[in-house]
Amino acid sequence: MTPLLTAQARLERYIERQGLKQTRQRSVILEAFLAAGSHLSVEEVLRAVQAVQPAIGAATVYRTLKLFVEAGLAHERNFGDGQARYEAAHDDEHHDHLICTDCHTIFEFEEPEIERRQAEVADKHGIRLRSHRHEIYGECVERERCPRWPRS
Amino acid sequence: MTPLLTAQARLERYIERQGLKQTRQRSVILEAFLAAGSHLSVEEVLRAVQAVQPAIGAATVYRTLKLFVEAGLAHERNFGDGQARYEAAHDDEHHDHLICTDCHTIFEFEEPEIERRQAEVADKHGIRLRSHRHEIYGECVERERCPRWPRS
DNA sequence: ATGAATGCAAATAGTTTGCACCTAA
DNA sequence: TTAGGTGCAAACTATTTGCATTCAT
Repeated sequence: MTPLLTAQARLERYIERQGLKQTRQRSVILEAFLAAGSHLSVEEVLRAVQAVQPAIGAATVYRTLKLFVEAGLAHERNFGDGQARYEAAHDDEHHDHLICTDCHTIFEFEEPEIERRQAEVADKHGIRLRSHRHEIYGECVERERCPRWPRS
Repeated sequence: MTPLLTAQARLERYIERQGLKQTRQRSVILEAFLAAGSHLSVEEVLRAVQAVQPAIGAATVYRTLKLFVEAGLAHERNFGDGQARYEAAHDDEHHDHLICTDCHTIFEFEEPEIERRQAEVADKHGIRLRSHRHEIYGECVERERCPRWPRS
């Protein structure tokens, strides 16, 4: 389960291969990003980053998160609330999402049969499958267990 | 296959029930929206509308498309290009989307087994399924058939 | 008459970009 | 030394909102 290379090492490798430069900001942002949780908005990452290095600006965080995606270290998600969310990539693992529209809890799921049918569909339409997005929206059945259901 | 009520009639019924008002704009926008195609951006709808009634403003189109969604006449889609797209609702029909990332062609698909598994997943997590989004991205296998593959 | 709808312009939110300065290689 | 990176502020894009005016009921 332990990756062959740490995320920091994978970032370094990518940066080197692309002829880019290693910077303090990039490593700080990666560390904060990995530590802060999952499905984070840019704003959330920015907050975590600035807790450590207040001088790091929002533009850098935007640029760096995109770099992480290119480097295969993160995935960008869009759950329809108008802001991008980022999630650390765990190699070889794939999952889709289930979102409670009341409390915004995000569950992850994996359903090989769905993946298989999906591949068939792409095939049938003459499309080379590159990626997909599959999200299920609903509400927690037991509201008592749902931490943030609407108050009113 | 012919709906029991025309879209215009369904809109009128919704407007009446909600105590809203019938306006020339709403009926013009609905007509243009239905005639102009599918998976249209607001800008595209606006163009179609203004071809008929140049005085109708963008804000009205935004507001009216949301009204159509509330009335069950349209679906809002988000294919990750940062702008909402609208599609006429055909009652009782449901489909998901397959998008060519080169030519932006949008195919529709329906896969009951996927729907079924999806319902199971929601169940398993204690979520009452309300809606979902399932999109498959890839490129046309035969570029010659793909009307807009990148030139460079 | 009166409350809703419209059209405009201004405001917003998230994100991107231009540019002068900084820094890793 | 010198390309690439950073931080700030300004620009951008899609969308929403405030408000005076118009219109359906």
